[in-house]
Amino acid sequence: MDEDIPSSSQTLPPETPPKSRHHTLDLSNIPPTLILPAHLKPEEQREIEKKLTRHRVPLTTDVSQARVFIGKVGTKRRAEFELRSRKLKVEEVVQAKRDFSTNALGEPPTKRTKIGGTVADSIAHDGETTDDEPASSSETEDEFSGAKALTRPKSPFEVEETAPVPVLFEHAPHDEMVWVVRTDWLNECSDIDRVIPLGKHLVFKGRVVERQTVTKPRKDIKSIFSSSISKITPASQTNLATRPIGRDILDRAQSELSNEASKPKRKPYHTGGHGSRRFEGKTFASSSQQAGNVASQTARLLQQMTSDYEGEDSDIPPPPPWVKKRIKYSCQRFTPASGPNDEFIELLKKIRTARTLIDDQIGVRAYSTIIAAIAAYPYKLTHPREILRIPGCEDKAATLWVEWKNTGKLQAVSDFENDPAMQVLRLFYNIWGVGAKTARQFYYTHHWTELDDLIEHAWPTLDRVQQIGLKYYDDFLSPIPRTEVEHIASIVHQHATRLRDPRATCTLVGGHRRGKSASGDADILISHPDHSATAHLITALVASLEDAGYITHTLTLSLAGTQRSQSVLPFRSTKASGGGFDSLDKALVVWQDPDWPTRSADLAANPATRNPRLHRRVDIIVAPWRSVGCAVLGWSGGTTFQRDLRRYAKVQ
DNA sequence: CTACCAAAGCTG
DNA sequence: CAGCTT
DNA sequence: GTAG
Repeated sequence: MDEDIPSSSQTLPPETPPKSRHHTLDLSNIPPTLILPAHLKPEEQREIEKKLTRHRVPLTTDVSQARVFIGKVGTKRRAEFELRSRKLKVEEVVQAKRDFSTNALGEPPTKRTKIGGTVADSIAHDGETTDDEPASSSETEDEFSGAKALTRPKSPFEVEETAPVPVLFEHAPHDEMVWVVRTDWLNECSDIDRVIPLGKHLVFKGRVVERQTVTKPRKDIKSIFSSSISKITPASQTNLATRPIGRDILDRAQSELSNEASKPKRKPYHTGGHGSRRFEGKTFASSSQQAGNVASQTARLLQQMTSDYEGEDSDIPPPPPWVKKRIKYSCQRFTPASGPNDEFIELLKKIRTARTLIDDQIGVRAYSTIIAAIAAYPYKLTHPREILRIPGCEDKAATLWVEWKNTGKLQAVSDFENDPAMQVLRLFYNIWGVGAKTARQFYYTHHWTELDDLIEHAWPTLDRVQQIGLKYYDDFLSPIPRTEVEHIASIVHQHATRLRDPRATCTLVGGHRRGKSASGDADILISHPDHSATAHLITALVASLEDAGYITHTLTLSLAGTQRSQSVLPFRSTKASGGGFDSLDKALVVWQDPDWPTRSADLAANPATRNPRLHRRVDIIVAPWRSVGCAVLGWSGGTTFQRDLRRYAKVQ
């Protein structure tokens, strides 16, 4: 799915004067229409969207509103499947003859009531609707029910103006109907610029028996998965994990993920403006200025507060030296593990996540800078001016802080957390191996909203690590207590000494080194004074821990260090300074302690007892002796720290 | 107003 | 090889 | 969103 769609005016034939666009075939009165992406190449899907938009078809992506489904659908069975997979229960309605006939031009077009009014209105306000993802659910929530309430004996969704108009989507007053139509129909209509009967292009017509309205509770995921996802590291295995789900789903899902892969190149840093147009006006998106909202109020307040204190800064603490010197690289300053402004920072991080999910990379960067800067500020903030003089922070940061200080929350964060679409995106984004892009794809092009949907429909299309990430979704999300991390580290250490000798060292890095009491994964750094002892140690370690039953899966294995250090030392002074961090061997693995307190008793009672211990994400890093210090730093600092260190090194 | 941007593994 | 993820 |  592309985030931005060209204006419909672009698609007009060159010879057509702008005004006459109203003379092109107007299908604005057909029911809300949804494109079925299955079997459509990205270009094709775009093409269809364009056409539909040009003919002013009320597009929707919301299954609960869609009545017409258009796509490359070969058979009735397929059509039913598409509907069923969208949680739509339907019963087929056999075609009456008149559906194929044309209307007898009874009343003059002008007298015709637009069905429901609201349906047409929903797009009428905007002749230039360019939304790729038309109307979000909240915008059109009630419109169609309004149309339903209108009880004209027979209320076909008539097409106005054009002479004998085929009755396209006829339905009895009280039934909710859906139609599945082949794209050919649209193409033919579009070609001759006239409405033609659906005829053979109507693949399926049905009455809605039940629509899913509330999201059902999630089943126990683990019980659904088949037992085997390959444990082997990806490099050594060519095919995917076994597929537990039936092949009827398989063939569909198979065809669906090929969507975005081969689409036209996007601009390097971000698409279009900041983020997708889909989120224009949302407070958690960029440049959302609604008059009278909290943000602008606090903006004024900020003005006031800062100017009030003009000239005297007696009650704000003296800036730390790095603030004075306007040092902009986080690596040049001391950043404590937990600072006095963490609460505020957590909120900023949420905004940053929101920006990630809406594909606003610039926003992500900007907030990362702000977060890093404030995290390094050693005092509890008391005045907006303090923020203003921190390098990397400006009006926006100060405004947010004032809002937070005054209200105890941030509107942008609340909106983000309450936004239903965002909730779905976050759900998917939390799967290890699924990034923002894929999360959006799951939701916006396939309309999956729960993990169950992925299990049922997407499973075969997920890559190996995503399958693992999904399988252990809950486990990976639960924080690892410090004691457990230490225990894991001690075992890794033990294996390291066994494989080499007792001089092997083990250091906790990452979140735990930074003093957190629990964190998402365990980062363990292994080293050894003998340089030759560290080479290939990672492979041996992983194998050993696998044998011992601790490592259940290897997500990735990176041998960058071993490879590099075998050759020349990366000591090209100035320019090569970028290397260093990543040139260490590392293994990202799934860890499960094979033992638990009542194990023998449990197994005696029931030999099939499952290991109750949670699966943990563990990163094992092997560093050659001379770079342990650097490695500790590298893995303990935040992302911005690392990035800044690279930039800093480049400049010096 | 424009530039900002880590490096490397995995998948298709 | 491009795109995505960590 | 911020810096230049």
